[in-house]
Amino acid sequence: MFPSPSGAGLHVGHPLGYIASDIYSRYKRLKGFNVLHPMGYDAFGLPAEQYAIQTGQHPDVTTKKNIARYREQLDKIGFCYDWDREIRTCEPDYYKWTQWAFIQMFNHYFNTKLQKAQPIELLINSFETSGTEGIQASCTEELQFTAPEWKSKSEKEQQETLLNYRIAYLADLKVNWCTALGTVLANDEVSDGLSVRGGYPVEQRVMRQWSLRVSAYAQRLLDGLNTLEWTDSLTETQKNWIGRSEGAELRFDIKDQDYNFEVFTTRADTIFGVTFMVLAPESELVKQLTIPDQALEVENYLDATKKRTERERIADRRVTGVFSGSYAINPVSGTEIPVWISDYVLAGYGTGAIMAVPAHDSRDYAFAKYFNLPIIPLIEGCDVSEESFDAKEGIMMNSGFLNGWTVKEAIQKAKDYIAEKQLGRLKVNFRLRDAIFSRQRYWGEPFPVYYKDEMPYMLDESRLPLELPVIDKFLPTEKGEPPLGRAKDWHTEDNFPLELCTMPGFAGSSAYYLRYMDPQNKTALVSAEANQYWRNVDLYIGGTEHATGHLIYSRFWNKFLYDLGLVCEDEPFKKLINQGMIQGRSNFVYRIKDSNTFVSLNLKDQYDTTQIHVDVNIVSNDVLDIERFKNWNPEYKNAEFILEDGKYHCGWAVEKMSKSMYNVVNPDDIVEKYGADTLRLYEMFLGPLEQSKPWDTNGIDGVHRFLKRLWSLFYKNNTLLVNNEKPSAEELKVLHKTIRKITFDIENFSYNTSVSAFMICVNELYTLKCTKKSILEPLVILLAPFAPHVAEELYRVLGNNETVCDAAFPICNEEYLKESIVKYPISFNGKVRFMIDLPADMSKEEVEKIAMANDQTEKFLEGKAPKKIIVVLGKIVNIVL
RNA sequence: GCCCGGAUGGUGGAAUGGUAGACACGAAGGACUUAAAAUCCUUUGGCUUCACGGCUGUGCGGGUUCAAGUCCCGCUUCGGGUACCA
Repeated sequence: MFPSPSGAGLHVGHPLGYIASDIYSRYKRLKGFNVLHPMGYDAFGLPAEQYAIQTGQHPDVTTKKNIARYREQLDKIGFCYDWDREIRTCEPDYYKWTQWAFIQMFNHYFNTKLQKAQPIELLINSFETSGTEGIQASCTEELQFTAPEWKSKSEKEQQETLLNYRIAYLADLKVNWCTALGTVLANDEVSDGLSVRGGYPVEQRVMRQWSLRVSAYAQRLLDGLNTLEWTDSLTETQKNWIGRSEGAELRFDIKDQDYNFEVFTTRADTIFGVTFMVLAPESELVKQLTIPDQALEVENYLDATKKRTERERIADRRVTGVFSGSYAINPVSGTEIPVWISDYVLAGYGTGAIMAVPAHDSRDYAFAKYFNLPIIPLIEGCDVSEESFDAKEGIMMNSGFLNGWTVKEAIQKAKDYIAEKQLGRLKVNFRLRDAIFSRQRYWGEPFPVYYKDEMPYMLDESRLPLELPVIDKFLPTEKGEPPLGRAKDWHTEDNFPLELCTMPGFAGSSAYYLRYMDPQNKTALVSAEANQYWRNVDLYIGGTEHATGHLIYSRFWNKFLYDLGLVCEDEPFKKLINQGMIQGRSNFVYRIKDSNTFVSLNLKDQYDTTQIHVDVNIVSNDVLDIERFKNWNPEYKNAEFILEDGKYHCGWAVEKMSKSMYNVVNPDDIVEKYGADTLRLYEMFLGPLEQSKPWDTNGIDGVHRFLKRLWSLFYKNNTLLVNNEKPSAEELKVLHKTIRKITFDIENFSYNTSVSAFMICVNELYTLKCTKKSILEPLVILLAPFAPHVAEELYRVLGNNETVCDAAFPICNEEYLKESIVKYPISFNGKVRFMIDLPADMSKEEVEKIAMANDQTEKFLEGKAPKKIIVVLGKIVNIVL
């Protein structure tokens, strides 16, 4: 577990996953495993810094305060964390290793043939002997130079060239710039053109920024998903985010110019239907292909596009574009096709240029309709008069040598043709982008980087950690530099300036699980011994919000360390469970307009009312505590009420849990009122772990009663009832049935049904008036992972001097569960009519015979002869009429 | 638009293709109590019947099966992810 400690503290939704993993940890320990169950804090990041800007307090101070508050709240719930392993990303001892990993990434490149990271020296050697000839390296831009050319480059030029290949690299990139936050953001930190944190507008800007070459690992990140025990929806989300698509890169010549450019397409089969080409406005080709006559119009278009933010472009789907004046030549059919410029083509994907096939692509279709460009249908029988036909099915027509083939066959034929005639090359494209790694902020890891002649160099590892400097204000400098620009002496001993940006939030959270294995290690992130012992995370419980961020970065980071031989597992998280979100359940009161009179829920329709949120903590089972309501807000001091049966019933709705909805429930309050065990059990009892559900404190009495009833098996009027009598067969059956159910449920993370099983067990033992130690002791051990406090107490009461945590988990003995009698439901045409008790070992034939001979059978046969009789041994009898 | 995941009483939910609604909340009635709280007991999907019982019922429409909440096909609807990815 690795939460970001916020100032608001924990609400009742946060501990859900923690409780689930605590139960599993305690269970595994009882089963004899050495369990690593740690807790730490993802403590760097924007919220702490925003708060610091507002209050002037150092983020380190508020972060420490928040962590202390979290710890206090966590301790109340009774987690079995190994606090000796606690880590915090903002501690120099920890972020030393974040900086260290960055240095390694700078010093490596990705070999595409071996599909792994290799030292950059190997690449330099290649350059020295044969230039770029035959190198297979992931890069920002395809470069070509010879060995002599390389050698003739200056130091600065060589360094600049190497950045093109390094896994951690500095480059001029189009980045997501958020003015309000004053920083760039990674793709997963932007949604709908707004920052995920804060919801501020984000615009595209070209800036020189640090990036991690995550895209190099795209194929491995995709392949690795097959080896993981993750949910289908999560692997699906990652697959989409990685976005692998197979296609071809096709070369188009320009008419009357000695120039050509490439486009990427997955539909090579539609080459005969290309009626225009489109360039992204940001594409470098625009300058090249715009003819003088069109220059003014193109310029105007580019200006207009630049002014629109990403968000405006998304919100407004108007078709826009401008003709460049140039014509491309279709490499297969030889036709001349106009080249347009439009912002529906993205510069960042493929080559930033497309071949448009309006008949079979809805975006191209919209564009063609708007600008009156020709639409050529290529599939027999398709109707493109109203919309494009995007499906990859049907028989080809209007397509020369592809005519008569199915689309799937035609795609392959066209690709073969392209490869054979060398019109382009087959290519796999990924949607996954490199991760922008610079943040123009203070509260993050400083880069271990200094600049010499404007080129970045890494600090020597012996200089790590490079600690965050003290600054006077957490704002950009007057010159617009990041906050670190305010630091005094922010340079090396040789006076080279240090990097002013800091690392993003995901830097520190990408390898934290490795540090848990060996948290005090001074010489390595994790020792080989510790890593080989613990390997990777067996069970990871977290929310789906990490699907495209943290869970991609961590996997990338881990794979990189794996390539370097520093960790022994290729994937960091073996099994992953997404706990559902706990939503808020809000309550409402209804005020009659222009009055201070409130009317109960079912009478509100008789009046003209306004719905007002009311604090859920002064409502119980949707009934308002009127006295507390009056004191809740001075405005309601003299409020009057129209009641139903003497009560004020509130309305309710499921909403986000937030302060403004007055529906936040604090775990501390629940613990105060009912105890930690009740909170733990109730959180689990609410429903399946993976499912989202509203928090509704109604119902918590049920689990609390269960605990009291359990207690009553041990004590009556403070007198201990437990004895050493021999258990009856029935009592043993109740116990072992429960052992079997609980074991199965824990292994399957079905904790809500475990709680029911405990209730059933205690109810049955209560009915049997069972006070026998031989039954109650295993039950207490069984319950210990769920309700550790009461279990510990009762375990001691039973005469044990050791902690219940060191007990052995009970094992189900099937012998006690064998039934001698089976209740057979007798059904007619699938409808159950009556039951008969029969010996469990009775044969099919005998069961059938007795069922048919039964008095009641005759009645339900209605004089007919049965067509068929189905006997499922131990289950059911069905008589078909 | 595309991709996932849901839909079961008044509520949260349970059910390896085999008695739908376990368990719990709430509600109603009762016991104990001067009273309340706590505790205990009974009832509680709907319709129908004095009753025994009967009919009906897992979002909707089809299908497979001796048997479907569960499997298949087609919809409706709610949540989540993603969004000009060529």
